[in-house]
Amino acid sequence: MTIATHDIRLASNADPASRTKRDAILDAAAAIFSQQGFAGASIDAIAVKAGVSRQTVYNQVGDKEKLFKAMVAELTQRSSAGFFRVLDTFPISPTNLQSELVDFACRLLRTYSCDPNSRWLIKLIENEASRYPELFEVWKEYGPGRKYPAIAARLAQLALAGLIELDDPILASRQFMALLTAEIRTDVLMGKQPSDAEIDRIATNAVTTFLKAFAARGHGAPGLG
Amino acid sequence: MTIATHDIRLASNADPASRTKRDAILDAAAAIFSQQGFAGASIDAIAVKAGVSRQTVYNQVGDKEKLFKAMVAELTQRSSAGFFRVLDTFPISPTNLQSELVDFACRLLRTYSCDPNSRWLIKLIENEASRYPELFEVWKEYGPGRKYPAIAARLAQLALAGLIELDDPILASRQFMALLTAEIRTDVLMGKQPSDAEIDRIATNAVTTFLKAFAARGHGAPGLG
Amino acid sequence: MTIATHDIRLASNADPASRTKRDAILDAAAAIFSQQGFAGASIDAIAVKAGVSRQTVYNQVGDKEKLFKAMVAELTQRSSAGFFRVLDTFPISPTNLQSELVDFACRLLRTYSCDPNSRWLIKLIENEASRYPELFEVWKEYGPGRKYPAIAARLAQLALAGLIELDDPILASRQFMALLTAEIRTDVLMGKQPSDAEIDRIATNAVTTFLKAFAARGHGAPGLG
Amino acid sequence: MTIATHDIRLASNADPASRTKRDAILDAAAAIFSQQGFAGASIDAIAVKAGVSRQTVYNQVGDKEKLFKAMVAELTQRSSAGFFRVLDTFPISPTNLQSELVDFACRLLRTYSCDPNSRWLIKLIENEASRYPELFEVWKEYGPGRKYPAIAARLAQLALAGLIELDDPILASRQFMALLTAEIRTDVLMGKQPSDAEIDRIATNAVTTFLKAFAARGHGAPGLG
DNA sequence: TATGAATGAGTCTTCATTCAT
DNA sequence: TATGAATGAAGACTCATTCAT
Repeated sequence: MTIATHDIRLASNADPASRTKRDAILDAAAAIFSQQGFAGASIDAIAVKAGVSRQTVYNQVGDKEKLFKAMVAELTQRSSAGFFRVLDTFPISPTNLQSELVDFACRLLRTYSCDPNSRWLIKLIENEASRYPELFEVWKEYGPGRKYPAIAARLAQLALAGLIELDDPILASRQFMALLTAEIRTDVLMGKQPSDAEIDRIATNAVTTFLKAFAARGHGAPGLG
Repeated sequence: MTIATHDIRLASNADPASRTKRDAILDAAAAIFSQQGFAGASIDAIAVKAGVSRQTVYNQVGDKEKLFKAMVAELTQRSSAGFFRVLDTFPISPTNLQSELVDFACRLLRTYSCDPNSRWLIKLIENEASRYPELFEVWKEYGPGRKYPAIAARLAQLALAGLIELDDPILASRQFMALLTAEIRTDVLMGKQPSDAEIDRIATNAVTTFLKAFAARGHGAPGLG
Repeated sequence: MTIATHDIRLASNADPASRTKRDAILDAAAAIFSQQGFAGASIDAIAVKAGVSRQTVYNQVGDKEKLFKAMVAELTQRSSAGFFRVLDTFPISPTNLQSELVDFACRLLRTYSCDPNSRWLIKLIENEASRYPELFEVWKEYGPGRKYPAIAARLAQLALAGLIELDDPILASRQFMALLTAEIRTDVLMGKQPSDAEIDRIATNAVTTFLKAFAARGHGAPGLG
Repeated sequence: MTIATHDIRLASNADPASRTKRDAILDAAAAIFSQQGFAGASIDAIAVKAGVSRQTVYNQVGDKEKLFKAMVAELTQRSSAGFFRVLDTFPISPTNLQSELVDFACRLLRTYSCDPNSRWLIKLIENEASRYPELFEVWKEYGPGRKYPAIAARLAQLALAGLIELDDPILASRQFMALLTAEIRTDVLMGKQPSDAEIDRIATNAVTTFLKAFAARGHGAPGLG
């Protein structure tokens, strides 16, 4: 279910020492680019944060644009991997839908809102996408292009099991995610880390509203009663 | 209900010619800043787009930071004004809640997604707020702090009228907006203008789910039957 | 003994209103140039300080270099006038040489160290002379070229009267001035205003040493006993 | 008696190649700053004169203000070192006070008036100190605060030996220096190099007057007879 | 004459990128 | 590979000067 590392990663030499350096560089680039934006980020700052020399950055990844692309690819892969890892824990045959869905939502919020990689990626996409549209083909494919259908598939299974009632699973998946991130977007973008209690409250609010909206009306709202 | 112009606008001399220039500068600044980000925007580019000399920019608004703040204040004011203008059309005593709420949602989407001012402002906030939090003081005061309570108040009125059922109006208002923008966020940020049909579909989806979730269960879901 | 105003002053129109503006400009220029140096001074700052518009500066005096030259000429004239006014009070036939010479030295210190014009001029000369050597022909002629001989002539009269003993009046005049300004130079350049008591002490120290050095040895140190 | 190099010098890396570059930069800065003033000097001009790139200036010393301070510290140190080297040759137990003091004065004049470092420093202090007092902290500590007392101590030793008669050694030291530089100040500031003969004459004039003023009257003026 | 705007140049500072060691 | 230096190009900001009103 997860995407293999070499799936997205740009070409790189296979020497493990280089790998390490390259990873350090991409990590640093992710941090700096997402904090400073493409224009505001300086190669030197990235090199310093990565603990390598400026030259090594150029040797390993090339110029600023190549570095940016490599980093987006890397983050996309990591974020995707985290998402699908959580998705595997979706409660397909729950005994208590409400509580298990809340738990799942919590896990999702945590990868979404607590993993710096995901946050950075989202931010970068929203910041730089219009300037480098070609940079985000990879992201579009592995990001929303895979995530919403994957969630939709899980929701459809719940509907098949008669636990909820759905017309359009894709729409429902988008609305599920929207409700989940409704209260978190601004804070997270501002850099705040929500507490466990907050994550729980937010997940509960979202799932409650979602289940109220998509309750299986035929035989009451399952898992609510 | 709307906010008077002088409410937010920073001090400026009243000479109408200056006003015109100043407005041209702020418009240009909004466009360039939102496309290039704070660090990536150049004062010269803004001056050229505004059709004035670099000096005039400095004379009218001061340095880059002041220019940015003035522009945020201006956009905030415009966006706020548009929002409250639409809010005045909220169906407080609807004959057909579903359809009137959809119409309202369409109007809201249009100000939100079609007005460049709003789009730029949102983009800037999401892009730059964490890097330069001090640049957004005006927005913080007039933006989210006023919009959600205003929507919440309308929803509360619907609840009082028995048309929907609410525990937490503020939460409901956030979820209403989240559902509304769920399908639009990324595309709009990328610069795409949704068609009227799309807007209508999106509004319908959002309102339908919202009303299902907050239906007045005591006597059926009004407006749905 | 004093130099007529029109002696040095550069050409200017004779309209008294213009005169006033021109004077205000030159005063402001003196203050700004001496505080900021030629390169550091801005025409705008001078115009603001003079209470006129930038254009008026250009109309009245021309460009920055012309303004500088006009101001040096003006300050030279004022400083010279003050010096010669004090010089007229030199004790040529003193009843008590020591005390009358101290009084004279005090007056000299006051014009030298308390009149901003003199201080500014000195500073400007030392600052800009190497860059604009031609600007200081006027100053050389009216400054040291006239002051030292004038003092020397007074000292020679004292020597003729047998009150002091001199070989080289010019040298003595230079040493007299050097002793007088020995303790004051740095402080004054830093902008400090010495108090009356300090001026008195400094003058006393200088005159005492001077008279000890140039005492009429033939018949004791006159005026000391 | 001399001040060790590391006493004043600001922190710098110890690599001799860097040292050389750094020194070249500071030398160039001294020349340009003293000719053009702080505001008038351009970093580019300094870099060109130092034969390095602009970047190297920024890497080695930082921005304009840091460069200025580093240069003042360097000049202060050099000037101080030269002064104290000469001071070590002060005739404490002279066989012929007059001639040995003249020789000493000549040496002092030469370090004062022939060493560009000293001249530049003096000029900078008189030009910029009131405008940028914070730039001269190092100088204030190592400059006048140490030189006058050091001279005063030597004069006091002469007085103790009964060779001169002093009330206030500090005052006498200031007057000694004032007489010495009385004839030299303006010319030197204008960039003129006095000839050996002139230096000798000036030193003789100063010392003669000084000794006449401070002759040990109890037993005749020693060294004059 | 005063005001505001415009032009063009210049200065400080930073940066991406490359080269030599 | 790391380091320091160099180059060339921005970009922010200021300024002298001129023009129009």
